[in-house]
Amino acid sequence: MPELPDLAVYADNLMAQLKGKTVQSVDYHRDARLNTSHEELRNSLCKTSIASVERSGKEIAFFFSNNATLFVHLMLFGKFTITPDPVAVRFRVLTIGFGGSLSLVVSDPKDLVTVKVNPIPSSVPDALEIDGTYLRRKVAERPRVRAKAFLMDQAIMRGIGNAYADEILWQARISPKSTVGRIPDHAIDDFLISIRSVLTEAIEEIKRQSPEIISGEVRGFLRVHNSKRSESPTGHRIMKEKKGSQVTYFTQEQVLYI
Amino acid sequence: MPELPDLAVYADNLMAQLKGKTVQSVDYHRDARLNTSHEELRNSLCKTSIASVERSGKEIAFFFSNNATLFVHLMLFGKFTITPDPVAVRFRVLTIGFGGSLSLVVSDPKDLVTVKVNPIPSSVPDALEIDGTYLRRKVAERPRVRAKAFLMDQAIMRGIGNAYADEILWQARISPKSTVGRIPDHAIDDFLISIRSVLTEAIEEIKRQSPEIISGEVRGFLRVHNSKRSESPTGHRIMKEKKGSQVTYFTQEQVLYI
DNA sequence: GCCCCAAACAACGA
DNA sequence: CTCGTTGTTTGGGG
Repeated sequence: MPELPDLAVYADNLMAQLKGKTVQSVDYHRDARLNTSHEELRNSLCKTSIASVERSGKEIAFFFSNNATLFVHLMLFGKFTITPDPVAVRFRVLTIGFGGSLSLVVSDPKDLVTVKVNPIPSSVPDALEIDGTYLRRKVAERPRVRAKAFLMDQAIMRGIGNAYADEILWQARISPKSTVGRIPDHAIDDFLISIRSVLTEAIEEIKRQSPEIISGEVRGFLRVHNSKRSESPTGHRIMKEKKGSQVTYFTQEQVLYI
Repeated sequence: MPELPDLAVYADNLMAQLKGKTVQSVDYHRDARLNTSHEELRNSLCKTSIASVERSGKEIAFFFSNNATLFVHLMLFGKFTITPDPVAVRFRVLTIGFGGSLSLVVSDPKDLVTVKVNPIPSSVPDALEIDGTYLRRKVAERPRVRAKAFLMDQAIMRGIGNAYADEILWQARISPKSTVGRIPDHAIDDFLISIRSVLTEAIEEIKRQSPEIISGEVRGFLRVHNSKRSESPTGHRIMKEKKGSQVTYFTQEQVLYI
């Protein structure tokens, strides 16, 4: 499942391929997980064109020239495909046909993808938008939450999933089991810097390795959340812990604040 | 900390000593853990007399002739003292002076005692009031709760604490870790019978051993929740498990329903 | 091991 | 581990 950096690159690439294209057809292939009716979806996008594509949290947001918006959350297994032959795509959820016999298909073998037309914008900031004041306020509000759960809580900041939570916490040298309220002030600064640097550098790396990507993940460069690696870049053994189906990778370098 | 049987005997003995006595003074010695103001407390009990004293769950309920009620929960370390010299009692929380220079003092070194004036009566039945229909309904509502947690849940039935939960479960031959929804129907009957018999027999035993008791506990006769014993009355080794600060005593005789 | 509450944890469905 | 929800357990503070 793609996370924030992958999705950021998807957005850029979807925009590069689709900007200015006019919607000719809209087909929603199932009944559920759409915040409105099929008709409303179709009417909202009728004959308009794509103005821009952005990432917002873990969603891809399509902005249309008629001011309609379409937010797609890929969940665990969703995929984007741009193809002249949409019918060939298995597990279609949504097909948008454009002029020039090109279609954007959203597909998902597990049908977990969510699609929202003109949703109310979230009031929760994106992980790349937060500042130190906000971070400290949230830490003060939820002082007893573990650092990893804090990063992954989409009601605190949007976009960070399991893999990048581990990467950020390693970069900040904070143990995932730390209680956020116990992280000293100077380490909160590192925490914020790590959130930004890990995510923005990952975006650059994914662009470098996969300039056209609109589906799939690039994960080989991850420093600790990486089953291929046994040591962090600084030579510490990577430990792995499983809780339910969530795997956490971390090292002893990361300080446990309790 | 006293449990239901101790508290039942306290109530009888407090009533025996205080019934008919007229309140001359009311002093509340701290600010918190009272459901009303100091004034309201004082006004409610002004010049009235004690009509009866009862146990309700883990609280001692004083009923006054003006229809006022006063509920005291001793929590972990609370104590009642009847004395001509209340000032000599350490850690006083509440002092009620009666005619004849006699005072009832509620004290607590940890200040956890709660005091309620004219509280809304609880809708949860006392442990000695439930019947088979109620027990089966609650089991059906919360089938996955562990047997010990079920007995101790004051929202299911009121009055049972750590020690008597162990005693009842041993008497019923049900493991404390059983999931209540898995207890077969015939064993639910034993369960109910054990709740009643363990508690009522304990009340009789405490009365026998300590006819005047209004504070402290009588625990020597407990069959398994008893650090002095290594074997149950039927000769099975008593096992001890600690979870947080809660100690559970049980034996292999107790069937684990899962 | 008193109560309350927040948070953690588990399971499940979509 | 994606989100949401429900139910239960755990841990800290009073």
